[in-house]
Amino acid sequence: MEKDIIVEENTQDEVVSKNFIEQIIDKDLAEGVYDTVHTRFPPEPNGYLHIGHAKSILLNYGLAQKYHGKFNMRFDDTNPTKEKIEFVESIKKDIQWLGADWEDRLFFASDYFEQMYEGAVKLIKKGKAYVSDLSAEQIREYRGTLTEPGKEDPSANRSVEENLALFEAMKNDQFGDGEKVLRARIDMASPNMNMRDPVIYRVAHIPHHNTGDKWVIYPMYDFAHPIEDAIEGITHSICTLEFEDHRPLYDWVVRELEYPQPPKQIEFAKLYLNNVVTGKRYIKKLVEEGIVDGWDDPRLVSIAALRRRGFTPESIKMFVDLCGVSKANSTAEYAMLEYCIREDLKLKKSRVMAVLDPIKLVIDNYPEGQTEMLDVPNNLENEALGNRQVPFGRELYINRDDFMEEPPKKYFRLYPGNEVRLMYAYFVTCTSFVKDENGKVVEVHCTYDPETKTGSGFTGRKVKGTIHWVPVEQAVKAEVRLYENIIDEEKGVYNEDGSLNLNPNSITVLKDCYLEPCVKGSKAYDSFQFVRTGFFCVDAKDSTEDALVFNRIVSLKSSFVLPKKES
RNA sequence: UGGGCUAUCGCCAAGCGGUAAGGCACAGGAUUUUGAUUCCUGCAUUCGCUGGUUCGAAUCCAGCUAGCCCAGCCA
Repeated sequence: MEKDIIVEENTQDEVVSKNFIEQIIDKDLAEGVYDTVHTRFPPEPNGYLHIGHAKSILLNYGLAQKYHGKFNMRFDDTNPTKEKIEFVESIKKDIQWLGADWEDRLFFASDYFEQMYEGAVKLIKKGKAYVSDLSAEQIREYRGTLTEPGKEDPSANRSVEENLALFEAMKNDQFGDGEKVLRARIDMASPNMNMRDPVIYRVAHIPHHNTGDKWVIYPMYDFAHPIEDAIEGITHSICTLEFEDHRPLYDWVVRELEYPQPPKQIEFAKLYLNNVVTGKRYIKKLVEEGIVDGWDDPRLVSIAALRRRGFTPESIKMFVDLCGVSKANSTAEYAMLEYCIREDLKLKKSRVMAVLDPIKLVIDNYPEGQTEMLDVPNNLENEALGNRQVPFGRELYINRDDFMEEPPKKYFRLYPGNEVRLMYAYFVTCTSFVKDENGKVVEVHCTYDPETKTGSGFTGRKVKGTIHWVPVEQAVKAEVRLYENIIDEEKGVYNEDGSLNLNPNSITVLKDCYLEPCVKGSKAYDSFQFVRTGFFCVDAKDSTEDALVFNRIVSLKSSFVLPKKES
């Protein structure tokens, strides 16, 4: 009895609502404010990138792609006191790994120092900037407070000529650090602190990683950034919320310098992750104290750490997309990131057997010395991954928690008298077990039923449990590192004194793990699903061909909780 | 209480005057050679609060409240 069902073939993808930035861009494009989209990611090379930066990178790159525009990579290196060349290298590597392609558009703010200098001169000539004699401390005093207006700088009324001469003298190394600054003349009484004659150039006698000692004056962010954007033809200059108050200044610079098609600054909320450490000083301390083994320790959330842990660029993109873009400050849960990596690896990776806490299983009725090769699919949900051969024999390793002498209710793994399936192999019934002098189970014995071999079509009876195993003789021994959050989630990230609430069990190193022979020869970053356990990745730092080391990327979800042991 | 911004489910987040999308998490159930996956099902009579406008408000207006940002010669 078949009904005629008219199925509306929904060729259209589900309606995905646009975020507020896309809405702004749509409007700009429709109104002809811009006829193209050009974005950029402008980090200062003063540290390593972390998951929060990934949002900005992927947002900017994604927007450029979506609107068939361009994406620039730009180092905002206007302050040589904080910047290092090693960071530009690590940042480039991380961005490339994430897949954001700047093509041939790799820029440095420092490449524009000449133009910025000219811009400053232009401002002086317009009477919109002056050289100040005030010390840093005096400038702070003159600035006023949040509730009181500032006072005019005594230098504010110098002539254009004098300002020009003084600014040139600044440039020509006539002054020491802090002796003179160039200030924009805007409004000392503005309720917006950024508009109270902001400093736009300062003197600093420090070699710059890019320009060496060519310059002794350096532009400030608020002056430099709009110029950088304008020079590069950026249309939408996307930054984080804390710069909202700077937008009037950004617009002021771009207006006073009379750029024909001024870029537009748009601010969005940063991505925060729950219970993670991102603070530089905290990570530095963890490294110094040897609690983590570097900025790329797999328990950290720097891009390098995530990469080493086994996260993929795809999973991070998925995560960032899932989090969305808005102006509301928010903190995402780590569970969302875990969902993304499981989702990404689920169909892509081979599912292999790995015994992390081994106990020997002997099949008493299996011929001694016999080995048979079993044909096993690499991923039951993705045939394209093909098959592999797994040796099977009389002696196997199984996981310690897959056997119990006295099982609780609803335990359907191995226990005396119970029959389970050895994955991809045979049904096996537990007959006995051996304890050592301490009462610890060291060996389990069973018998197998040859009729039940996988692929034989046996349907005689069913079994509730399936456990995985590894052949003793051919097993590959490896080290496996299990990670948990480095923060004690119960207590939150910080103690009252500001120190970190560390989880003492954030890493568990298992030295005697036995894996299927197929993992032999695995290289750094290779990853697998260890069946019934989780996703694991070859550690890029410590793994060698002869001594494999795996990191647990993420465990599999589990609704099974082993009841507490009665002693 | 000077200015700026934000407030919709435990966590994200759509919504843009026509009567609360979606995802994560969680909880049930089905299927299962991973206690996984997959598949169903459930999960905001209510949108920070209080008033107002309107036939109709999460959406408009007013007033509150709470949170975040700003007093670097950092970015």
